[in-house]
Amino acid sequence: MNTNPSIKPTESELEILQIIWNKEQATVREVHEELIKTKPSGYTTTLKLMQIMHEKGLLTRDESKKTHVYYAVVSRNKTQKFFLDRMINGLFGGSSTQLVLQALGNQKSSKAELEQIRKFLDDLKK
Amino acid sequence: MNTNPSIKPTESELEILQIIWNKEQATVREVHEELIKTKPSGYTTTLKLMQIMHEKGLLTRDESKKTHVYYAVVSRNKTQKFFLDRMINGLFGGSSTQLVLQALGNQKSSKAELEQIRKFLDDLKK
DNA sequence: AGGAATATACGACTCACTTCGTAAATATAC
DNA sequence: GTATATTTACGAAGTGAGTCGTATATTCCT
Repeated sequence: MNTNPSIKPTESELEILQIIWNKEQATVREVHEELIKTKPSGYTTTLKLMQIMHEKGLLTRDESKKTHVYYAVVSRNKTQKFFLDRMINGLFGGSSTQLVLQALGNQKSSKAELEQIRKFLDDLKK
Repeated sequence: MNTNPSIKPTESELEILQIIWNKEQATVREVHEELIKTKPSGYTTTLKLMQIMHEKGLLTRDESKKTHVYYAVVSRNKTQKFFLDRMINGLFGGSSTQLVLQALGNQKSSKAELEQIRKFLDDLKK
């Protein structure tokens, strides 16, 4: 097992993390049932993925029962921040503003959401 | 050569695209000189990468001279949008607002930039 | 207790990305 | 014009992600 939990998750690993983040904890079977709702794959594939994530230190697990229970080591927030920074630096020339403008322009946000952002800006002002 | 230019660029391909976007056009040598400022690599590595990008349809090139000149096929904007959408859906539960708030919170923006965002919000209101 | 179902472990295969060495073609310099 | 340098082309090796099959262990059911 790797001791450094700050490894960049891959595409597939992210999908699994999503599920575990939402459920707080999950067995391989539970994760797999969620996964196949969107994409077909074999059970042992999911198992292997999660074993590797465990080796990498992305997940911990309770092995006291036969059916292991997995937990996320990295938080959703930290992971979001990690990828956001990478994207800002890699694709937006280091300007988070540029990214924000693109994001606001691309997808429609509700009135309430826009107000939320505005309020956030007001708070930042201080 | 692939006819579909909407292929997801890899990490290395993105670095090369950055450089070409900034210069409008570039030779392998020019790209390579830029690349090695941040990461060591061999010339033929850069060459091969760009040849593959050409095959994939990410780049076009002028072969009339011995030294080929490469151009980006995909625009910076389209690529930003592509990765942004992927990130919003994959890591932020489809909420661009969540992403915006994270982005604003993470990295410091200047006063002018915050004003720019505010103005953008005002325009959206209408 | 014995058979069926379920879970883990492990190895192997494919595929794409990345890297680089070498050879051949082309331009440059003296 | 011949040697040197630069460029392209091509092939091959290394790596990691993702996929799955099979074997083994554990639990459950009647």
